[in-house]
Order: sequence, then structure tokens, then C-alpha cells
Amino acid sequence: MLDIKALRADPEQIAQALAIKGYVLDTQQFTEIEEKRKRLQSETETLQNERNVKSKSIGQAKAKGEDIQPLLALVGDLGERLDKAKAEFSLVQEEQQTLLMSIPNLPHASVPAGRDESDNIELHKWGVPKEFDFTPLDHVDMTASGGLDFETAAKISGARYVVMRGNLARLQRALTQFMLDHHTQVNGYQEVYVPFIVNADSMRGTGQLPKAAEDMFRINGETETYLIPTAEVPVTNIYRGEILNEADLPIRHVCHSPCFRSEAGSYGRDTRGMIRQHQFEKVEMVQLVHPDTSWDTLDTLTGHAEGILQALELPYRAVTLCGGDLSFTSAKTIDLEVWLPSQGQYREISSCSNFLDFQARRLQARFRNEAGDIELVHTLNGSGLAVGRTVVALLENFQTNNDYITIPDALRPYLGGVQQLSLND
RNA sequence: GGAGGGAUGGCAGAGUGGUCGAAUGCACUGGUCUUGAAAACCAGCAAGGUGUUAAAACCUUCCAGGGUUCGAAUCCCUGUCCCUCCGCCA
Repeated sequence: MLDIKALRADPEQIAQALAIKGYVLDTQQFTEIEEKRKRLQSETETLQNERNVKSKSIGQAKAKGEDIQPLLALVGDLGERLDKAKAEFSLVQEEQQTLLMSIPNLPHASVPAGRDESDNIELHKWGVPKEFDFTPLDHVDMTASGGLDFETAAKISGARYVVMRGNLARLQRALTQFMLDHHTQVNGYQEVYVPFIVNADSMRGTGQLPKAAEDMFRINGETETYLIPTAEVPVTNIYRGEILNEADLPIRHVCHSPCFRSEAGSYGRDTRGMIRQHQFEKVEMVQLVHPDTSWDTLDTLTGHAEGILQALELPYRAVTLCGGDLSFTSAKTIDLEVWLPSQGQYREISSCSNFLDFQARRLQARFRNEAGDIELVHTLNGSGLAVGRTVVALLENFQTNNDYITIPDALRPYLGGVQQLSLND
């Protein structure tokens, strides 16, 4: 949520900034609602004041044993007028709130203009894609003997799911373990375990609702709950409505969770293999920081995700998302894209974002600063990494022309020290 | 699933219809004392909004939403969550 004070002060400037994201802010609509709000609020509050003063005098008169009948008559129709004003006010307030909740975060000044991912700007590359002396397969063909089984998953559940067997299932578990250990032991994150089903307040808090409702799996029950699309939701919402001490910052959490996405609107995209699934594993880093440090933190957070790719010896590149590709909540996002030999291109494996105070304002996640004042924290998160896609990247980049893949040094301790892993066992 | 109890400031915890936004304690901030610290003592200390150069002033908020009343933290209804006991259970 944007700061409504900033919107009041200069709606045109905000509208201009939002245009970079491809969002059209109707400033005239906003101004009209705002003026109505102001008028109704002051009217309501005046009536309320009148009522409070008179009610109080009734109480005092009664305490002194005086006759309160004349005073009661005086209050007369006040209640009715107040109810009417209140109703109108809450209506316009709701209207304003709805509008405010649907306005995306402002992109940072350094975010490049552009419409979609083709306009993203490459920051740097790391590693060199391997030259194969045979034609590399994709991960689906590599595991056709049953390690990755999409047909069986389709029978059990439908399209965009996978059954993993034997060493493939173990590989995913090993990667998860390695990432968690790395972030906790090397990068100073605290591991957390959280619920994977969350309520609507949590979804609103991190900004998935109301805008992205169609991307979520809603649970069919009495209360409105959802499967999480990312651990960002439960982990960040730990701090919803909390006032932290400045000394508590920065807070760094890492969390492994399954992620559930309906992938509405991506029909026909990445239908083959494990790139785009309704259910996948992810290790997520979440930070709550002092507002002064969030931009530095975006760099270090991105570095933490890069550290995993480097340890796994996977070639990747970092790109800055352009305005049109930026998510609803993000002020700036750096994507890490891993090299996939079968596709001959880099594909997203991590997304690191600074949300500034946008989520914190929705969440009311705040801290008391040294002067004793209460301020909103800044929130950030990044995948470290998407585990399913890391399995794909590892398979494809480390394939050999027999049924084994080689295992990078960093991962060997998690697989019993083996140098090679059979795809058939 | 059955029975009962509860939700109040950063935390703990009083408050059952009227100067209650709310006692008290802890924590925190400032001061006195001290070589320094601790202790003791004094003072300050909820959030959000309207408003103002700044203040003052005003409004809202005691889990959430409805209701009763001139007036609700307090009474009534509904919901959510927590606790205790019984049952069931990975």
C-alpha cells in the first residue's frame, strides 16, 4: 500500500511513476474520493463531538441528582443525523481503501522502462555454459526411465505435477538441505517452519490479494484460506501487527516450503517438464530491515542467492526487471537466471525484491526507533533458490552421455559423498 | 466432538453503564545522586486520523462485526483466536 499522504500531496507525480509499471492511476477519481472523504469525515467528527459533549453533561447532571429530561430532549435527533453521516463516511472510506489496496508499489528510479521480460537489463553473467561433445537432452528425456514421472502425476492429480523417484527425489531433498545449511551457517539467516495454509489477512498483507486472487489455490471451507504461493507470505506475516525494537533489525529468515500456484494465464507456456508446476519446492529468504539499509540489503540478498548458484557451479546471469515485468508489490527486482542447455537460454531460478514500506504498511510491521518514534520497516525477499528448477538445472548442466550426472563438490556431502549419481536408481 | 474460562497499552495486569484512553507493575526515555555503574528517587511514556508554522483542539480504537443506550472496555448477538478438563487421534 502506498502512503496516502504522498498521494494527496502530488497525485500526478505518483501517476507518472506508476506509468512505468504500465499502471494507469485515475487521479481525478482519486481526488474526487479524497474530497468527499474529507468533507464527510469532518462532518461526522463534528457530530460525534457534539454527541460526546452532551452525553457527558447528562452523566454529570445525573451524578448531581439534577433532572436530565431537558438534556435528553436536546440530544433529540442527533443520533439519527450521526448515523447517516457515519454510514456515508464509512462507505467512502471503504471506497478509498479499496482503491488504495489496488494501486501497485512505485518502481525505484533505477528501474528501466519496458513492457515485458524482453526489456529486462542484464547486469552480469557468471560461469561459462559447458560445451557438450554429444547432444544434450532436456531433463524430461534424461529421466524417462521413471525418475521424473509426469504421466503418473497426471493420473493422480492432473497436468503440471510430477512424481519423483529414487535418486531424483533424493537429489531434491539434498539440494534443499544444502541451501538451508548454507543460508543459516554462512549467511546468518534463522530457519523457520511455518503453516502452508494462510488466511486472507496474510494474503492481503504481503500483497497477493486482492490483485492476484486468480493465481492462488483457495481452500474450499468455511473460512477463507489459501495454499501459499511462496513462503514469503507466512514468513513475512509473522510480523504483521508487531512493533519491533530497532535492535531486533535486521531480521533474516530462511524457510523451505512447497509453493502452490494455479498458473492461470500461462496456458501453453512451459507445458513440458518441471519448469512450471502447480506445486514446487522453494527455499526462500525473507528480511525485515531498517529503512535506511534496504537498498544495500537488496544487493547482499541477491548475493546470497548467487552464492548458491556459484557453489553448485551453475552458470547464470543477473537481470534487472523492467517496469512492465515488475510485480505489484515490488519497487525493484533482480532476477537470477540459470543456464539451461536444452533450451539454449537462461531461465529464472531466483527473484530478489525490495518492497520498501509497501508490504510493511499493509502488514503494519513496524519498529520503535532510537528517538522512540514508530516507523514502518522495509521488507525484502528472494528465492535461494527455487529447488525444483535447481534440480532441472543440475540435471541438464551436469549430464553425461550415460545415465549418470556428475555432482558438484559442494553437494556431495549431502549425497553420501558420491561424485556421480545414477538417474535409474 | 462435549463442558467451562478468557482476549485490555511494548509486556504483565486492574477495571461490569457516565470526567476511563484506561489503575498498578515491568520495560523504555530524560533527570537527581555516584569517580563510574547498580540501587534509590523525580518526571515522561498507546496507536491511527483530522488539524496547526508549531501547538492547542477534535475524532477513532480495550479481538472482529452487528445491536441496546443520551452515553459501552463494561450489557446483548454473531464470528475468530487462546486456555483448562473430557473424548478421539498422527
